[in-house]
Amino acid sequence: MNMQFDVAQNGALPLMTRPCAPQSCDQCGVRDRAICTDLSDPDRDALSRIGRRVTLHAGQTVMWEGDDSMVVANVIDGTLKLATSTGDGREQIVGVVYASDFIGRPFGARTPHSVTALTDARLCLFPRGSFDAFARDHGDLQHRLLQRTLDDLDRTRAWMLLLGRKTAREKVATFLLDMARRLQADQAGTIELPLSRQQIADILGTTIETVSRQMSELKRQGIIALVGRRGVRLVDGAALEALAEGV
Amino acid sequence: MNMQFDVAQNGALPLMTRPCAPQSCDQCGVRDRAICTDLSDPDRDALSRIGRRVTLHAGQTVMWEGDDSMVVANVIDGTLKLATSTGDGREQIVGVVYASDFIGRPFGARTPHSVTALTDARLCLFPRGSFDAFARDHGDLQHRLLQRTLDDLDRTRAWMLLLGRKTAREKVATFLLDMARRLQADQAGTIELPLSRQQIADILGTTIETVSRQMSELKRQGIIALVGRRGVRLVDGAALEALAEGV
DNA sequence: CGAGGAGTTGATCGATTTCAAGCCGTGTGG
DNA sequence: CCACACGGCTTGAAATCGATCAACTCCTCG
Repeated sequence: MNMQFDVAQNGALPLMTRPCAPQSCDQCGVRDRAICTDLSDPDRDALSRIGRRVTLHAGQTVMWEGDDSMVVANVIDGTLKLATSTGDGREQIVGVVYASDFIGRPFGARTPHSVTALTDARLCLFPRGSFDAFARDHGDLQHRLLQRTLDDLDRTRAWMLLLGRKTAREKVATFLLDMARRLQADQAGTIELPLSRQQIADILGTTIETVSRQMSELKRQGIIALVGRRGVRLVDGAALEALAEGV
Repeated sequence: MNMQFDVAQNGALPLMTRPCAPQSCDQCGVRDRAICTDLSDPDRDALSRIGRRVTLHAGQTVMWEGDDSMVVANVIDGTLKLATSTGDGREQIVGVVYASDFIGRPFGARTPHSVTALTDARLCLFPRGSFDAFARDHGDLQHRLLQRTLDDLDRTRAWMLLLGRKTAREKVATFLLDMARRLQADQAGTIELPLSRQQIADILGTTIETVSRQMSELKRQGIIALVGRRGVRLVDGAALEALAEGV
């Protein structure tokens, strides 16, 4: 098991103090995909005034497991991980979020997992109380949040099958396909993983060595090709699909 | 891994054809806990008219993984499991639901997991389309559904840590504490598990033999006592808590 | 009271973890 | 511009936990 402690790479998070250039929703890159999409212009302005734009560096943690739920946010840009740990430091990544996703625990007192930037990232951050109040008054926002939460739950439950019942080979195959779906591959079919081997292991509930071995074996079989440290080309997608479900 | 195929114990489910004695919400046992709680009397009546009361026998499956999402329901009484399987029949239970819980996939085309009664059960069943429409018009209902879905997601993510990172011992200890929390123990501290060893194994992502061995070992250490097949007395709760988190 | 399914226990096997080098490529400093 | 050092990754060998295979026991229900 992973006994490596991911020491937070920041002390007091400068989120609260750093003044951010105010920016309108008009130029927002996730304007048409985030949960605020359907809001009327005045409503979106009102929500925008509640929130602040915030920049994170790779490795920074925005929320810690068990902390009071103080903020929620839209991800404007970048990739972040959601994780929980056992008392002795074994970590399980319980979600990876991308641009336009929503993070934090609305309508609840505790943040049940930590949120850490994997790449540099930008957030549109809201104090939870204000967001909750706003959402209560805006059924369409709440509806989109519900939709998203239901989708998250479906995805999370599907992942439980992987964690509980799949072999290492199946786990890695499933992971690669899942990543290919989210980060759409370039013309050559190559994806650039936003995760280290350790983080992949923490997603799959296995070890770094096992991930590495399975990747090497898939390469040996000509099913994938490895391009540098983080690049993977899915050569034989059908074979991967077959492996992902136990044959 | 569990290669045992759980053959559905029913052919065509007689849900749709069996006429149920109409029953008002007044006598409903979960009236003050289900998602419909906060509705005004006329609203609740309107919702009630959309739904039907349905009785299930232990072993009956209400929804199958991958099927079109046709119905959603409140659980009035009984215990049900939510499960997914790999192509070759390995099963992972992704949730256990009790009286007052909500089942099914609103606002989505597919049911992502099967729902099967573990005990005899009673449901308050709604056609999905009608329920969705009703929920859209009733922000308070939608809010409760959101609350519940967020809680489910938190619980599910916590379970990922168990599946991905905990040892067999820790899994069983965590499971017993979780069950004790839900089924509040009687005066002697004894709980009656609503699950067979196989089902426990399917929840914990392990095998029946491992569950049995870990239970026996906990008994030998005087941490629990086994009472018949399904009874467990938590003798030393603190020790269990310690085991549940890796020491 | 007896049968059969559920659960327990034992023995063995094997996949994955753990421990231990070694490699590679990336960035830095001479 | 090249050497080198560090971190991330790969690979190998040994150890281990849990799975599998196989009896056997014990409830529970007819």
